[in-house]
Amino acid sequence: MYIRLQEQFEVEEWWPSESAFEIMVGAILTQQTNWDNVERSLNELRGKGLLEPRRLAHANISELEETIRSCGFYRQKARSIKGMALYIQLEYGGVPELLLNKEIGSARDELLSLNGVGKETADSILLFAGKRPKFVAAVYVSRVLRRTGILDSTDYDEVQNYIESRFSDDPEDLSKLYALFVQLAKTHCRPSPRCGQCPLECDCETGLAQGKK
DNA sequence: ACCCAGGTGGCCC
DNA sequence: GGGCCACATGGG
Repeated sequence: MYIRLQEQFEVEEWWPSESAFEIMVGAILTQQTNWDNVERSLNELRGKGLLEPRRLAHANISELEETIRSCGFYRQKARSIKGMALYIQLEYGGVPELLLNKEIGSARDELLSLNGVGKETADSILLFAGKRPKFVAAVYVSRVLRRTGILDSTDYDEVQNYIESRFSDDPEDLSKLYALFVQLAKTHCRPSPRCGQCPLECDCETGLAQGKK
């Protein structure tokens, strides 16, 4: 499947950025939100010099809310990214790499302890900001696996374990696979409308709807 | 007037 | 521990 997807799509540069911290902030901002909206917020933050832990840690919360308004859920996200900055500042002197380079299990636990950071966000940070071997089991992934009849589960841990236990350990490979899943899902496996021509011969048309109703 | 977007945390039983 | 729900903007 990985090979077929690689043939089907250009493997785009996923999540390019200037710093690990920028990815950490972006990982929170992008929750349930279109990337275009996130990019505006990121640019606003960058313009105010707030994409560094020490600056963000002391940012005014009201100003922060206005700064990231475009990415939605801005009140809770403002608190979350400031809390994350505070944590990095206090525990690691503003050097997120010190957290990201720790033993992966404990690094993940620490990320999960932060408000606004759940499994998917924690794993995105580990993989994309830390270059650590973790697969991000986003909704798109389980949707594609289900539609292709490969695995019928929406349980995060189950989906993640399925991939991690039978795919490469190389973070580069894991990143590419994730990017390909998302590209496929966006192109062919949206809840609606159905494309009817999935390159993986999935069952897009037969009522496996996954959206709300 | 809908539906969707690279989720999370809080509450309920 | 699974099943709802609020959170909120911008684009199609």
